[in-house]
Parts: sequence; structure tokens; C-alpha cells
Amino acid sequence: MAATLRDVARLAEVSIKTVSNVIHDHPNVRDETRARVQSAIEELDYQPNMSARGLRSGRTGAIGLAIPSIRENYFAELADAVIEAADLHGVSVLVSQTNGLREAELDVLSGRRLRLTDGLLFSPASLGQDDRDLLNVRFPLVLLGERMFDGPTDHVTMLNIEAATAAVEHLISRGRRRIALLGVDAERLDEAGSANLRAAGYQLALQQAGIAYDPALVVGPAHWDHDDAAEATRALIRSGAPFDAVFAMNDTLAVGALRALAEARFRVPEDIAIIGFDDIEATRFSIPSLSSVDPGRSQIARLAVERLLHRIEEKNDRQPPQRFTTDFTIVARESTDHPAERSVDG
Amino acid sequence: MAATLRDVARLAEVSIKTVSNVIHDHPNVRDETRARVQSAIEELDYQPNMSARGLRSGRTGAIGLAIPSIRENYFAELADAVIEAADLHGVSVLVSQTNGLREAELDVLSGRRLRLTDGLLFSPASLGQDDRDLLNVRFPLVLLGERMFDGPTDHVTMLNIEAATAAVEHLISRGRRRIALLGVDAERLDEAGSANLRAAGYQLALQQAGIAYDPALVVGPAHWDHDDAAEATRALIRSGAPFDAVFAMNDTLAVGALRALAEARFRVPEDIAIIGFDDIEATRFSIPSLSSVDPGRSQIARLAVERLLHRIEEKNDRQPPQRFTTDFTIVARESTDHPAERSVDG
DNA sequence: GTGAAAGCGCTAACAC
DNA sequence: GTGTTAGCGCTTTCAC
Repeated sequence: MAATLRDVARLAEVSIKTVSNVIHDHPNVRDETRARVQSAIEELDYQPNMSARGLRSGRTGAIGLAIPSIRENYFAELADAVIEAADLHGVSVLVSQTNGLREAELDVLSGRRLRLTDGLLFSPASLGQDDRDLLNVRFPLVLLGERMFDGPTDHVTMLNIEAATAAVEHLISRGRRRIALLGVDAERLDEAGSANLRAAGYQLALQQAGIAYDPALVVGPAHWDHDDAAEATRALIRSGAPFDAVFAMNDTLAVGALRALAEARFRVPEDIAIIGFDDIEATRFSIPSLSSVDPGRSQIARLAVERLLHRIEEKNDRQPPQRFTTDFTIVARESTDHPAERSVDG
Repeated sequence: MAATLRDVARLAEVSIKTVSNVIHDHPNVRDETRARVQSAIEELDYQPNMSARGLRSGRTGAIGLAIPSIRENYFAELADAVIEAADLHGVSVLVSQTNGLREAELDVLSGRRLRLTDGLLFSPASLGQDDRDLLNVRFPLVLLGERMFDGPTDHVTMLNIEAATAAVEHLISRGRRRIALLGVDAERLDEAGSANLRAAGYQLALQQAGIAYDPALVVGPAHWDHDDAAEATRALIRSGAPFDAVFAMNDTLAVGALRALAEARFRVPEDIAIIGFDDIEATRFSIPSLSSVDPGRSQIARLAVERLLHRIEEKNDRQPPQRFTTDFTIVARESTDHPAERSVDG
């Protein structure tokens, strides 16, 4: 059986309060006593019972991270950054996957799903702007991503529009004019999430460069996975609409596009330049390597963890919700490292 | 403030014991009483305090998963499978990353790192056969991977030797004879871990096919990442040793090799066939797609979670440690979909 | 079928 | 500086 405070106190011949004082580095313990307690702790290999501490203090020392799927590289890298950041504060991370299902996301918000936690970092994939009120929960919550805005909680998000504009400007700076947008149907530009923001950034960049917007170059899929991206790119190629660059709304899409372009014997970047979004590791190891937008993931994670821990600390004097944005960077790699051979005007 | 059992009991006008009986689906509660309690629970949105339950019952309802890094695709997919499997049992998963550091792995085993858990799934990357005794811990532990064998705990592992043999046989069946082994230095074949087992499988397959073993075709890196894999492959190419196939000890290495081969203008699979190991998602989206060995990851996860929960359940009548192996499959994709154009004999 | 009460291990207010 | 003690919310034994 594991040792308790009582056992340590008995061995060190002090009261449990003194042991507790030693553990919590409280003052008012004589050095000699402290040493005696310390050695008792070591002798018994005493480890505090976190359930008891949690019951008493109302804190578990763990936070929840609810994301669509840890298999998606972006979220794996985000989870890594969150776990690292939490570690620095001595906090553990419980990971819950929603698979993007509304039911699962509601479960998460109900608190039914993650019960040992002091608070939650939540990156929704199904809930949208209309569900904002559901974020009024009884536990500290920090929202991630770009599906809901102006909700009742702190929110950490990237500068989607600005970053997308910069990505498209990067393509334009390489002499590209017929820039396809991969990741959203032209008819659904007004829906929630990163997609429409990035699409807005795309349109803005075109406009600023005096390039006409062509809906024929805007293709799905709604699901951002390799397969659908490859299929959408094939459809774009079949459509016959000429294009000399692709702005993929994330790197997974970009990798799928790369695959479809290779099948169709397009050269990247000579014939088609590509830039993705998220700067996941895969960008560095595709052939060719993929240019991308680094959204400042570790900054997002650090900020989010710090805000959440802050909210957990704060008692009743609750501050109004705040929104935080992170810095982005364009990372130029091989897939855009070539000026257009001839400019194709629309 | 969150509602407690007491609040529910008061509202339903019963004792807390009756509420507890309802919650735990115990018999001996009249239907009418049960209904009254149920509606009180709903009215108050009562949710059991897991710390209190944990303190009382000695169970937290969470398990730990300690892996090197969630960013590595293999571990992300393993974590996904573990979380899914745990979910089926109503158990949460705390993820801890060791980054392959010995210190961190010792921390994990000391129990200092994951304290809210009932048990641990541990996939070591630094600890090896000599550290077997360290696995004698006070909490339920299930070991994953192939760095330690015959330890004092349950162990779930893949059939590395057999699977590696099958992978190499797959290359041989395509007429390949000069098969490079990527992932271990020829001088270090005897060290711990998956590497030497897979190397043994490689040697076995060659032997059975009557192909001479050539240490010049066995190249590092010790770190299984894209960069080092690409570099090792470049070195192999520079060495001038002729080869017509690569068996990469995991898919990450295979992707790195693919990159180096493309740079050197080798065609895959026409000039060089490649097979990897782990069957991560990236295999399906590389160009060409990568053949691989599917190690039965979800089976590993399910087995591991079930064994761990079983160990958590069992009282003092502890069974001896058991070892479990999973089924593997060779998944043939484009990278091996071509018979050798001419056989190069060694 | 239901209730009363002890106690899991810890924290912290209070006493000395 | 150190000790005593109440009580966090729950489970469970035992009584009725």
C-alpha cells in the first residue's frame, strides 16, 4: 500500500501538518525538522494522493484538450506543443477526440467527457457561430481555432485572413496570376471556419494585385484530407481551366494536390507553384518540399495554456473574455521556388 | 457551485445512499424512487465529483500513455487507437511525452509524472533490456514496443522478425536481389529495440533466398527521422554500392529515402523498389505511394488497453506477466509495384 | 428498499 | 514552529 501523509508524519515523529508544510515549501519549519521529514518521505517513497488533494483543493492539476483527431498532423503538432507548455506548469493533459462530430463536441462541453480536469482547451470542428452560447460552461474554457468568434470565453486564433493574403501574395510575387484555391467550394464561401477566412484573404490578395477572381479556380473538398484533395485537383485539371499556382488551405490538401499534379505530369514548381498552410512537418519531406504558412503553433499552445491556467486561478473577479492572435510567417520552400515561365492572363 | 450527491438526495427526498444506488444501477430501488432521483439529477445537472470518487474507490478512471513524441506519425496513430479503445471502456487517457529521454522515462516509471492515473501504457525509447527491473513498479503497467523483453509486466508487441522477413521476401518476389537495409548501422546490429529484430528478419529472408548479406548495404541512421534517412540514403548512393531495393525500418525513413532517391534521379519503383514499416497514413500520399508493413496498430492498442484495465481490476491474485503479439500484413503499393528490370547479382 | 455514518488522504483554519 | 481538527464528496457496510 502506498504511504500517506500520516505514515510520513509518524516516521518523522511530527504532525501531518508539518509534513504538509514541508511538501508545500511553507516557511515556519525548522531546518532540522524539514530534513527529518524529507528523509521520511524518501524512505517511504511517499507520493501525494492526487485524488485526495483534488477533492480538498478543487484542483486536479490536469487540463483537457479536445481536438478533432490526433492523427491529423496539425493537431498532433498542436497537442505536442500543448503538452510541452502544460508540462512547464506541472500540469498534465488529457486528450479527447471528437472526430469532428457535433455530438462529441456537445459531450465535451457538457463536461461529461473529461471529468478529471480543471479546464478545457477546445478546438471545435462542427460547432459554429450559432452555437456560441454553448460555450457558457461552468468550467474554465479556452477556445482555439476560427469557427466561433465573440463567444463568452478566451479565444486564441491565428490571423487567417492576413496569413492567407500573404500566402497568395507570395505566389503573385513569383509571377503567378491564375491561382487556384483548394479547400472550399465556390458556392460555400460564406460558411464557418478557417476556410472562409482564408478564402477572404485569397480574394483580398487577388484584388490588391488587380487579378480577377475566377470561381472556376475555387474547388473543394470540404473534408481536408489527402484523398479528397487529390480528387478535387484532378477535377480541376479535367475542367480545363488554366492555372499556374495552387493555394491549398492546409498542408494536407497541398500534399494531395501534389500527388494529383504528379499523376498528370505537371511539374512543381515549374508549371504549377503550390503553397500550403500550417507548416506541418510533412511539408519538409514531400517532393518537392512545400512552401507553407507557419501559423505560430507553439505560440498558440503557450498562450492557450497560460490563459487557461490563469482562468483556473482567478476566483470570482472574472475578467471579460479576451481574444489573442499569433504571428504568422511565410515559409518558402521548393514548391514556390521558381518564377512563372510565362504569365498566363485570365 | 456544482451539485453534490447531498443536493440530489435532498431534492429527491431520499438519502444519499439511494441516489448512489440509482447512479450505479444497483437493484433494490423502487421504480418510482428511481424516477424521482433521476429527475433530481437532471434538474440539478448533477455530475459526480471524480476526485471524491477516486479518493474513495482508489480509481481515477484515467490511464497514462507515455510515448516518445506525439508528433511522430506512428505514435499519433497509436495514441488515436489507444484513446478510441479507452473510450469504449469509459476511460480517459493522459498523454505524456518522453522525447526518448532516459530521464523522462525514469520519471514516468517513478510515478512522479502521471499521478491521476490508474495505470500506464509505456512505450520506451531509451530504456533497454538492462533496465528491465525498473519495470517493477507499484502501479499496473503494460509495456509496448520491442526494447525490453521478459520483463515483469504484460507486454504487447508486434512480430518484428517475422514481419521484416515478409517485407524483404516481398521485395525478393519482385526480383530484387540487392536490397539495402535502412535504419541501422552495420556495426550496431546487436543493440536493443525494433532495429535489430527487423535487421534479423532482413538477414533471415536473404538467407532463405540464398542471397549473400552485404554490410555495405546496411546504413544508419540511428535516429529515425526524415532528414537523417535522406542523408543516409545519399551516402549509400555516393558509396557506389549497387542496389535495387530498400527495406526501410519504418515509413518515416522510407519517405526520407524516397526524397534522396528522387534528388539523385532514381525512379521508384523501376530502378529502386522501397518498402517501409508501420503503415502510417503518409505511405498512401507519398509519390509514389509506399508499400509498408501494417503492424496491426489498432489491435495493439485494443489489447494493451484491455490488459491494462484487467490488471487494474485484479486484486491480489496477480497473474504472471504475459506477452501478446499482433498480426501483421504486407501492404503493397506503388513503390514495389514493379518487377526488377534486370537482376543485379551481388 | 432505504438510511446513517465511517472514512478514503489531503488542506488549511485555528489553537497553542 | 508545530499540532489538532473539520470537512471536501463519495462509496459502502451495516442496521432497520
